[in-house]
Amino acid sequence: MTDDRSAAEPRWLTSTELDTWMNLVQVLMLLPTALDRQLREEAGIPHAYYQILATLSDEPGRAMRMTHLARLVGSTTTRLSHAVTSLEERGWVQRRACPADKRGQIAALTDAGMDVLRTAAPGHVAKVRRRIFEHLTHDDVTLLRDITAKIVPALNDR
Amino acid sequence: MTDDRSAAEPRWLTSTELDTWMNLVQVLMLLPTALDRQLREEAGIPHAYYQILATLSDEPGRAMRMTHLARLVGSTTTRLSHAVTSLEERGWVQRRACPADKRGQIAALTDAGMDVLRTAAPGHVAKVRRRIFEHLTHDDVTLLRDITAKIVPALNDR
DNA sequence: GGCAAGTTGTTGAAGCTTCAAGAGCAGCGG
DNA sequence: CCGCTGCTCTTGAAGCTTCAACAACTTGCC
Repeated sequence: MTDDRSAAEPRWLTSTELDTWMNLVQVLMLLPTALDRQLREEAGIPHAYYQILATLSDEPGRAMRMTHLARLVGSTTTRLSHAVTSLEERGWVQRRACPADKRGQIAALTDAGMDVLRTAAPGHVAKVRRRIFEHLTHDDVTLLRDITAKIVPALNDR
Repeated sequence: MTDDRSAAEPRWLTSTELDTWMNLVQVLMLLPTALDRQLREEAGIPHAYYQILATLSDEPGRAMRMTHLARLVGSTTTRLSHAVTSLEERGWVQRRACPADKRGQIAALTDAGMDVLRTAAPGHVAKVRRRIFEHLTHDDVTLLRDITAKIVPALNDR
């Protein structure tokens, strides 16, 4: 254990950090599963797909460049490309050519997609409430907002 | 919008809750990807598989009933069964019959699996540090621990 | 203009996760 | 002791994500 690679001994997590990390891992494993299950029952799509529809619906014109959309939903372009293909087959999204940049593609939310979103939204919000916010005080919520705000930038670069 | 189903109007998230939720969604999308990428480069396995090895290594005897293991890593039995099959093919885990309950299976970490874990651990910890704890104060860490501790139970009871 | 380098988005294969279904065993009540 | 219900775990198919590779276009530069 002494003749390690670059560092003599890696700096392990403290006891508190480890507790925090274990809780966080549980959240990472359980929350997406819970969200996926609920949305697949109500709308037939996983949470990542719902997020795409929701992000588009917030945009004026309900349309957005693929790369921009991918960044907003925290996805890769590959993943988004497959997802949009699937959503397009259901008639909930449409691809359009980008006039400013011929490489580009624009994903646009259709009326049918908007309907699906409106139908699924109440149940989704209720689930988020029941899983998260029901168990937190108002102070907890603002603290969690501030703490996660510090982490997200570090996840984005690279 | 007034003649909805059961409730007249769903209770939407407040502005603060929405900000918190958006940050949390970003974490849910980006963190697993970052962990997976690092571990797949260093050990050839996704984070969920690493978690299985790590959990087994903490257990006296380095072995555990499947259902118990699934609960600890926040997984389903189906998922775990496939994962153990894959880990077994690499020689890092072995299945054993459970003497007390003939339905049961026990997953045991092999020496080779322990080696992989020891090799991958320093890089993994470094990544967790760089992605999370480097950006938080000690108070942040304890607060995050306490807040996540309130959420995890709500995620467990389906 | 023309070339090199970087950006944008897609494709197919491989891997992981989920769902539905089922086989086998445990525990309990009659 | 028999049968019912529930628990444990597995299997195969379908769906989603990732990786590597690539085509098409833009930008910067000579």
